[in-house]
Amino acid sequence: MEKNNPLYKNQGIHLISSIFTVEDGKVKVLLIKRKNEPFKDKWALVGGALYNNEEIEKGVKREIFEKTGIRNIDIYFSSIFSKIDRSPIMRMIALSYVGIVDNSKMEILKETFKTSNADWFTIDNIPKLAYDHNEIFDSSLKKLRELIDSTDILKVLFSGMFTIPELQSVYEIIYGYELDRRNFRKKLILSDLIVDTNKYKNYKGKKPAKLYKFR
Amino acid sequence: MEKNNPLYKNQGIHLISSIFTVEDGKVKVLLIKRKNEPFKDKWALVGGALYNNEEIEKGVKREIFEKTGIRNIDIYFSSIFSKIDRSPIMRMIALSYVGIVDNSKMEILKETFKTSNADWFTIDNIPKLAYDHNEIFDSSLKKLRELIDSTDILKVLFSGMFTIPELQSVYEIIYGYELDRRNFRKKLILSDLIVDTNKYKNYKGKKPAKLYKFR
DNA sequence: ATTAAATGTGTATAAAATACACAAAGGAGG
DNA sequence: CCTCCTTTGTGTATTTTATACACATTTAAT
Repeated sequence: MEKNNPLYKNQGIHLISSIFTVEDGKVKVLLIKRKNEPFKDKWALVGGALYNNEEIEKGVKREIFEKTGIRNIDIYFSSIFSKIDRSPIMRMIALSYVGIVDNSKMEILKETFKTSNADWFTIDNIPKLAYDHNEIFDSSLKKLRELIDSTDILKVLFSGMFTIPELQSVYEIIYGYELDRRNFRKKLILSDLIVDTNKYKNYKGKKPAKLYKFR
Repeated sequence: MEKNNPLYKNQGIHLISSIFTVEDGKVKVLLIKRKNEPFKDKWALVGGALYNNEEIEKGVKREIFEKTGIRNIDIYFSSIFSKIDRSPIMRMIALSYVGIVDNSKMEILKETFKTSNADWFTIDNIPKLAYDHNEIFDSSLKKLRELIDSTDILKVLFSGMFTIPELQSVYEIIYGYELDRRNFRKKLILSDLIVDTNKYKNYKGKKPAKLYKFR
């Protein structure tokens, strides 16, 4: 029955990832400039179509690796997009994912990206994207807000040392509002998630900040 | 490119709903006995395949209506299933949904079901199901636990009058553990979500219980 | 009248979230 | 060297929320 029903033939599944990182205190997302039609030369989120012989999470990671060289990325399901004409070629639904990348790998990735057409964009400065990717990005950013409290994506985003104000700033960017400095610090330290490294980060003209790392 | 790539041709999308209701203080799910191969005569969750010309939520509701006669149902996305051989006919991924049905419609539905092969099963007594539907059901039951606090599904499940112990019992079934009677009542009344109807429900040999309704 | 089973009620404690102000460190500039 | 500016670092009081806990009341059955 399924095989012969023309009502659901030639459907495909896009796997679209919003890959986030933090650099210089800014939350950034990875975009790729398309080399082919449709939407040639437009910026787009990372993704492609699921293959028949692979499960979805494997497909998401395969696409990320093929398009960016990134391996072993943490991914989280975000949302579904199914407008009938969201792809101009054939019926494609999209499953969107959030990916989180270790900031310590940023330099390596930047070298890789020079030879491809990929770049990091701060999240308040996203260009017009291919397909419905602006809509997908918006929903993934909302998802990121939920993930920050329910998962340990912060451990990935801050894999090295960090100051508490740096961490707070990222929280504030992702939440979209400001937090009380004393309460933020208190909660974080009482949570027992971070360790004092006894090192300091020096700013120009400001009091040095203690460096912490995740336990 | 998309159209000609054999790697993702002939994929289809199952839309599978776990439809819950509460009857006689029990949480129940709706199952349908399949009339056709594959899995002929097996019980299954409600669902079918997405059509090319419809969006996903519309497809979920269409399948529910076609298979059960239920209209205007509240649905919530639950999870994705993509094992390669989950359907024996062709590559089908499944998107699973939770549906909630007003208990006041139970009698009407039961009449409808007499002519088809559908029935309500208490959630601790689910038979072996077609496809991977047991796995899908388990994950939807987990999802139900999240939905009970973050949405107003209780208003749908208890569209008429109810006693506080009745409501508590459903919480306990869905949560899987017991709650303190006084604290439950206090929180519910302070929440201002329910209204005292000044009526009572009589049990045999027990103190009558006050009937409330949602505001 | 007694018993069994379930409802209905209040207070005390613990835990978590929120509000809030001032001193200290370092660099810039006179 | 002194002052100014910016940012870090710190403690306590209050409010809100969650948790723990025991006994009287109502009805039907015997």
